[in-house]
Amino acid sequence: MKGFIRSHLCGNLTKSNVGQQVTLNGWVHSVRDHGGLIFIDLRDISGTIQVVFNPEKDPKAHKLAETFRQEYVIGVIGDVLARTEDMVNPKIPTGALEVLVHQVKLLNPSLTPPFLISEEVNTNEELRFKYRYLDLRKPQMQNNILMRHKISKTIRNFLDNNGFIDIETPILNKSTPEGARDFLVPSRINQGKFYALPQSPQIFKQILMVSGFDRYYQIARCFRDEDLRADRQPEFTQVDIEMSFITKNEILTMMENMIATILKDCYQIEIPLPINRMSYDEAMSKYGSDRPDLRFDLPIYDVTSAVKDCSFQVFKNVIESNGIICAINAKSGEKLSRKDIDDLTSFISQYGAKGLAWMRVKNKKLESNIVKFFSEDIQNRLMDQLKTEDGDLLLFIADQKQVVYESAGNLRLKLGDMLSLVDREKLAFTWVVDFPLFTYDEQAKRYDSVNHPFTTPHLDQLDILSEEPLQVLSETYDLVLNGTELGGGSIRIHNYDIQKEVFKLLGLDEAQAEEKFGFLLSALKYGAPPHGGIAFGLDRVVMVLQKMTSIRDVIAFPKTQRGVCLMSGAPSTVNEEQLLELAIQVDE
RNA sequence: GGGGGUGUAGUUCAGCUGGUUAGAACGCUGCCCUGUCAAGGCAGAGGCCGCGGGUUCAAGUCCCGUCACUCCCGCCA
Repeated sequence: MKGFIRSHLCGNLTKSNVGQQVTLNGWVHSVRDHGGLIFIDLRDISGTIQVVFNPEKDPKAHKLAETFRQEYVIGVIGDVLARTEDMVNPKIPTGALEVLVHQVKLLNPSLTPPFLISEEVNTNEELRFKYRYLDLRKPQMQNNILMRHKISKTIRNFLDNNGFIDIETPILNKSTPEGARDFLVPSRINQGKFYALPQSPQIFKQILMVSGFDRYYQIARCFRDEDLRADRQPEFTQVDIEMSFITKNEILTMMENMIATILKDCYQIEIPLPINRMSYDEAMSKYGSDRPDLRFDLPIYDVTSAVKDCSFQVFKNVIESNGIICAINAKSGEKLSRKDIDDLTSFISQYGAKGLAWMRVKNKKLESNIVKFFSEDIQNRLMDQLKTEDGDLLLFIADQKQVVYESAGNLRLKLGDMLSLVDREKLAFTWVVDFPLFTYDEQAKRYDSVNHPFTTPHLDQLDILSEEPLQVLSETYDLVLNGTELGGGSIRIHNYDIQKEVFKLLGLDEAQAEEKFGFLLSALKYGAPPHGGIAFGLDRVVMVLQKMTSIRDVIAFPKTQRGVCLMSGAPSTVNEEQLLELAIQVDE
């Protein structure tokens, strides 16, 4: 490095540097060797700049530059020149400048990389993960990681400005069998016992409210040993937030201000506030999802009453068994072929739907192999309710409510994609509120929390909590952006008796509740303040804002779908002594 | 645990109803080239067609198994 300590970053050079001598360090992004002149795009964290080697200016530097290959690390000393008008490269920010080199040093050569460090070709993820250090050199990946940093910095600043205190909570925790599968860590000092990695700091942040910290936040790593998805990794990051002496409205307002600040500071986008709120009930019945993608309309219509007198046996049977019939009007769906409809049918079958009925709208009339089972009166009512126009395609799903919502919701997304209804530039936010407190688990014959067991029921429904728990709504809220749940939270139970009652409905008797959550129950008895909070999935926030389709692209070192790190090789076997110390035996 | 997709040169891909020497582009190597910017021109090297079995006169292609990556269902309070 001697004599080549950098004075500037490549991408930061501007017109104001013209005429100056600069020292740059970086990677050789591309070489254009004209035999005489050699042009090299030199890349560092800030971007690229063209550096020029002219044999007439310095034959020694030019000679060395002839040996440079992609990804060599070099240092150059040269003069910043303004390019003449006809030589400006409008594709890069520094395209009006170049550096004429008069001294150069090879700092480190490189093997030929296994793939190009450019965005032009998508490389197979297997190779990208194996050479993640090279993958992360790609400008898009660097931008993702950089924006992730900016977003979390903005969040920290915002929360700090609003009186939130960053407090760390334990990574080594007690395992609780509820919820996701725990990652376990064996205890050497207490052989045969295990810690669990946190699924979220939920209980600790509530305890911190009892301790009087008033406003807490943590950008916390969380762990869940479940199967992976494009938006799910075994370890992920939550922006974990909790506030005391607070109402739902205050939290929502605070959080939408935080989101608006992120968009303003990191993306220079102003979003209108307040963010629209939608009940869980509306989200499910209209969009078939608790995280509706509102970038396009295409609502689901319940046509059960319109078709109740038809003679179509499939519909009649469903109505008799208390199911419902929903329809989607695929606007201008005439471009969908029979094969497309067949594909959609098998698509929704994975959500449990048994079939997909369809009708085309032509000359203000319905056409299909089943219209004969629908009287003219019913057909008119359908066309009226679904606001049909010629060229529309009506798609019907009949089944039990849950199945219909889930299939129709996913069908809606699929159609939005097939009919190109999604505006990729749009940011469609909504709060989804008033989730039910419980669902009923038919198999286990007990109630389950929809959110978690510490969520408070609507206080004006306390009188029916014990008798009609399924009717009770909770003080919950999820923030949804473009069909992705960015985060969710609730007002918590701060009253010992209500918490005990909820545990009871969940099938935990007093002894079990005491064993699992005794410390929380106990804390509630010592003056717990009313409190509530929320947690955002930072990975998902960054993914959606960066317009990525996988959180792997916003995590520096992610794992594959089988939970493997292809770079380091984790997980791996361990040696016999390690196991002996832990008193652990591995079955072959 | 289940369903779908992919696996061919360093990379991204093509390779038809099985057929003789498996192609292209980029990258790589060498030569030419003083204004390119994904530089250009010429020449060249580079393949256990993921792996293992099977069918066949003949398999990249068909069948069975297996592995890896990926999307989804289950799972994720």
